[in-house]
Amino acid sequence: MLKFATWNVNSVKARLPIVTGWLESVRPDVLLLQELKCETGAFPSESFETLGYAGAVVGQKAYNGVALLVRRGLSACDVLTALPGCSEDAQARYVEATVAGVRVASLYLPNGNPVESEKYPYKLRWMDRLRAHVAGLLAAEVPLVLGGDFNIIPEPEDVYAPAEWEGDALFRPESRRSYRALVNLGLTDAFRALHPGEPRAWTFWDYQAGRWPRDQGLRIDHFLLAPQTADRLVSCRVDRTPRGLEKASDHTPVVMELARDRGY
DNA sequence: ATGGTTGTTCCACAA
Repeated sequence: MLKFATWNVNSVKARLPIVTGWLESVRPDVLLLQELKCETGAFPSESFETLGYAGAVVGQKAYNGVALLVRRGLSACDVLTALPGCSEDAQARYVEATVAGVRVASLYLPNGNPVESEKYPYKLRWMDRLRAHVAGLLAAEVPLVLGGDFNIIPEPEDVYAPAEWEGDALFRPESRRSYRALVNLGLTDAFRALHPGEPRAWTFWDYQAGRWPRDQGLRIDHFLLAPQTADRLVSCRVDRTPRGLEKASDHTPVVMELARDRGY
């Protein structure tokens, strides 16, 4: 079995004891992190190496930042540190590598709020570039796992109060349409494939307004799988325990397992 | 309708 986890940690330095403690107990083979909020050279590699994890880090000062770490015994090869066609992109939001024969990406899709600002068209352009890149990988029949903070609420069942989120960059029709176009290239939402209709499968709860104690969250962290990896999907769950800890991130990890071979 | 929080940074901004 190959175990993957994705987690927007909202500052890897501020979250270090929570992240390493969780890593020790869950021991995924591949760990995808987002919102490192530190420069590449300031990533606390030693803390992860002590636990047997190393890999690729793409950071920047103060904002964004993504990592793809693999357990000792595996390696991350042919690393890509940005989406192709990203001359405009100084933001650290994408890292992709090959692990155990699987092409894996850790992505932090732009939030896009406020929608009247230039941030929203930037989000949509970023999604266009992601879709173009993924189309190429799918055409080559690459076994692909896209994991990360997509900043997209796919369906009304993925938000505690859909009506209140209609105009938000995470849920407005253009955002969802673009996300559907990505999925419709031939990707499978790992969580929904195994848990259709399961309510309150949130991966994010805002720090403000008591969203966590009221369990008012969003499902915006996803694993999307190409057919070659979807055929091997065994499990996918949200681990909400880290969200309840002191000094928690506002996101919680999603954990997914793939069989080593096809199950049919 | 408002207010509510956290992290990094420089006196705000992003989420």
